[in-house]
Amino acid sequence: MRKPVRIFEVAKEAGVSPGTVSKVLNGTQRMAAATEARVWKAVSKLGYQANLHAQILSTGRSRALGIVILDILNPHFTALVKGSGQVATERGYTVLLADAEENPKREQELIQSLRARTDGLILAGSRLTDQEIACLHSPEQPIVTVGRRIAGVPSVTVDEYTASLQLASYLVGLGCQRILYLAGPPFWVNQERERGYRNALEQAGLTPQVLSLTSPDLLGGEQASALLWTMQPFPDAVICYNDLAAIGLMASLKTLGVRVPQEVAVVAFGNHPLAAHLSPSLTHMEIPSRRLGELAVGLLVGLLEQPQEEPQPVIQYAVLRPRESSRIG
Amino acid sequence: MRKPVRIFEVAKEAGVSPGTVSKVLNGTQRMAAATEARVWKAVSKLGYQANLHAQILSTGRSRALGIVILDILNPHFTALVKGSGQVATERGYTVLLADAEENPKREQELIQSLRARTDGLILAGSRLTDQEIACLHSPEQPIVTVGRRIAGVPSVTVDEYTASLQLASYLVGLGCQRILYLAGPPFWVNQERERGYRNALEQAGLTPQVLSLTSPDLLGGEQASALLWTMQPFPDAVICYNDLAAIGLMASLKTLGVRVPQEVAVVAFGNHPLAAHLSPSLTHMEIPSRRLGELAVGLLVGLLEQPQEEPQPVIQYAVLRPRESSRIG
DNA sequence: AACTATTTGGAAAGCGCTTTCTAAATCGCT
DNA sequence: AGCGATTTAGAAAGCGCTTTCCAAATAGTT
Repeated sequence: MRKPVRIFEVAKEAGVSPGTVSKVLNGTQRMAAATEARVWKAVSKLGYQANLHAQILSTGRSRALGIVILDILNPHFTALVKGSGQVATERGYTVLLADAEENPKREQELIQSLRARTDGLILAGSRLTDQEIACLHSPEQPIVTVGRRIAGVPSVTVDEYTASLQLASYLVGLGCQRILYLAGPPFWVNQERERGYRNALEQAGLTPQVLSLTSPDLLGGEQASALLWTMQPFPDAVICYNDLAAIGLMASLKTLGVRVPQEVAVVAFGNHPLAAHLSPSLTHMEIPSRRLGELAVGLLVGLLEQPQEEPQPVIQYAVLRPRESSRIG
Repeated sequence: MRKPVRIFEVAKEAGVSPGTVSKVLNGTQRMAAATEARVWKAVSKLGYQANLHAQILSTGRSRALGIVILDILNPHFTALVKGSGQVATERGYTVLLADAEENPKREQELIQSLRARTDGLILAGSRLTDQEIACLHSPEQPIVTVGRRIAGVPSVTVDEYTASLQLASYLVGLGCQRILYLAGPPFWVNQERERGYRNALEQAGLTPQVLSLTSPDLLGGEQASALLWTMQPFPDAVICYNDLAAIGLMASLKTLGVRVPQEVAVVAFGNHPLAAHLSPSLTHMEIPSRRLGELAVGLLVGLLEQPQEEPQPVIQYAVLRPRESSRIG
């Protein structure tokens, strides 16, 4: 059991004071070249590694960022994490990740825990109230939300309204008459998507029809098929809140003997890596999840390093990827 | 900008010393009921939250666990994380997650970073050498590996050899004659799977044939189809290192006009959530990823709390899930 | 009532690093 | 050679909490 080396021992080895070692290591103050050399030599000889917590306690900064995601099984969030990691590394930060498991109580705990360990937090897919999130944000411990717009809180979002308008219009263009929207949880993203959907349908003179998913995942999609089944008349197109739900729905429809897209087209929002590999492959509005992660980190680091600047909300756009699940006529 | 409350101010408010507050909060030493009440009252009045880093610096323990996973886009690892989170919470630990992005250099950095922040680490799908990992393990900072058996390092693994033997035997039983194994990276898991595969084929009097995936993911699977294409004679079954590769392969075969399972059966190891939703649905040896995460945390916490005990390697078993991709004859 | 055992709570020494402040040493000029 | 300007490096005061040790107060016992 070798005890970790402390700065004191390095100082001794190099024949200088601990303060000097600290300054050399952090480049805080120039020292004579000879002194610096002795310090570096001692450091590598003893294999010195500064105690992180002492450092943080002393400086008040951890050079770590926290990300709390709604559900690690959802590819949207994992792609987002992928994007965040790279940018964070470039900017000299470590990313600490936590999975809220779609549970607000757990989310609160994780936020507390990560907050104590990091300089700032990214909330992707939060289930907290706007109030709760707004309270958390402060210049010293900034919060960046992804997929949620809250007054006073910096955010990175997709223009969901336009994306949804475009997706619904696409279906209208294909000649669909009875377009159903399978809604997700009642947060910002869903509100925007629903609004875009309704507007598109009204513009086309069609009647919006909204059903709520029991959950925004495979299971929710599977369960939705039961609801669809009872609908009279049967819809000729379904827009799903996310691609997980669409995949569940399509699987379930197949067992019910309903053919996609011949009897009903199925489209969704998302960027599931298998969307193109399914049969039928899935038409979706591609959400740039990875890019959202990159931008969120960029924004957060900006807030940490230029605290004075008022950040503008960052907005990205989704791209329509037509595939077989909407290949009609 | 409200400065966080310090223990000193709580002490003042309650009319006691900081040491007393600490003891009450941590239940380290019994105090008179009246005193405890005053302390609790002061704490909630001021909204006191102990500074984590001061605490860690002082006690030397962080009550956090680190998990480094190979690739957050791979469902095997995300399921594993899901399992770990719950158990960790039960045992009073926070999980800090990091994604190595299949990059050994990055993995090393993340390990260093997490090591400094946690009491112990779980390495799931490491790309480091046995040497490197063995060096990291110590009673004070234990390491638990998942999917890797290294002398002296506690581990949680699946009996991959038996799983592979069983999977290959299943194909033999179906009458397959030319069974190809698409190998993953040359680490423990793949070695065991390849060994099981070879043994099963030799027992059946068949000739093993192994090709290596360029990467153990969708892309690797897609690229493998090109290799298959040139094979003479064409295999009648392919065992893929993981289900991601199988999915990529099947998609690619479809575009080449090769029918699965009629012309070639495709099976894999894994527990991809969509395995049953694809068409054809994918036969695999189901790896209990989530359970591995639960067990790894259990093992690690055990090591932290009963340092004297010598841990036994934990072994789990895979389950065969026959589906359409091997529905022959 | 006297004396020992037990509670109760404070003082203070860390934990390991950073950073300010200052003194000593060196340098550049005239 | 002498003086101010600049380097160079150490001393020491934190950062905020825990924990050991010890004294005072209280309870228990004969």
